[in-house]
Amino acid sequence: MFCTVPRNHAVRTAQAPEAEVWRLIRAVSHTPDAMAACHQIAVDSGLPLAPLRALLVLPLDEPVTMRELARRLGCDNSYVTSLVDALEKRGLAGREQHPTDRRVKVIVLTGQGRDLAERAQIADAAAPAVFDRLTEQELVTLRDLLAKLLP
Amino acid sequence: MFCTVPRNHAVRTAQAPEAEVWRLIRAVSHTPDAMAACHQIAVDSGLPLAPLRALLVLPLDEPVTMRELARRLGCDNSYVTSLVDALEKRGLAGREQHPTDRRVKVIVLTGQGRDLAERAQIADAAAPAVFDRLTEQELVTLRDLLAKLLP
DNA sequence: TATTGTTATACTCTATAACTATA
DNA sequence: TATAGTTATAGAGTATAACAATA
Repeated sequence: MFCTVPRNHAVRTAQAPEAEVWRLIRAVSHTPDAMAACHQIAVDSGLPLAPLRALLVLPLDEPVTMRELARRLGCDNSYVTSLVDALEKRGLAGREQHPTDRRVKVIVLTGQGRDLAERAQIADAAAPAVFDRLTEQELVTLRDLLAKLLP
Repeated sequence: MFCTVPRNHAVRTAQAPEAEVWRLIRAVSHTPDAMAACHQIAVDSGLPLAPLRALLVLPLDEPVTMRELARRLGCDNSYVTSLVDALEKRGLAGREQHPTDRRVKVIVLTGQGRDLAERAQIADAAAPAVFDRLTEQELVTLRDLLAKLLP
């Protein structure tokens, strides 16, 4: 056996207050509303989700190397090749030589690519409508509590 | 154009308090810690993540139809076939005829399948260690605020 | 005629390994 | 020798359409 959690622990864990909070956090972050905006952009633009996610982490005004994009996405270098291929095929980005190191290529957004990236980044960062239910004070409280959970 | 969000809205949105809370919620729910336990179970058991996720939504003691599993996973019926195939191949579940409707098949966990499902469900529900940083009172406050964001 | 599940097929996402060009 | 990117390939995840059996 590879797990030493004792039997009948499930119910206790689920009732523990932090487990309940954890459940709520995941429920909120998976609200259908949550990813709807980006999915809509993917559908409207005809761009698959993976290259669209690349646009989400690409800075709008400063070109970035292939390797840096791989780092930001936490994926393999070879995969970035296919992501940028997809962007290039649709006229959203291009590759340019690095000025000093000729092994390196930098990804440059086209005007169209920049526009789409900006829209996607805005849509992605926007909070779902349910957040209107909280007062300004409640939002501050929530923010401070959540901040304690991060490094 | 398919998006009417005005230019230069990005910064305002990102600074809006609810956008900040939204960012934090997603950051917390994506802590590496979060899915680590389930991933470990997947690696240890040799079961790919997709069928393991099926085990997460399968009730431990009450059999469920193929269709109902598709509903719970929010996926197509045909895909459930391959998920249950994967479970069956590893001796974790079997198919049985529905007693009254012979079109329907019910998924029955084996003893081994039930054990694995229980361990996976416990691991999945457990809050990451960072939650220890909050007091009992803070957890209650957090719970109540988050609950307001759900229907 | 409508519904349950299966099969065949195809597309997206992603990694590994081998390779090329450059450093 | 090490690093950046590409190519070839393969496997996981998932959907669509056509189909068989049953209702």
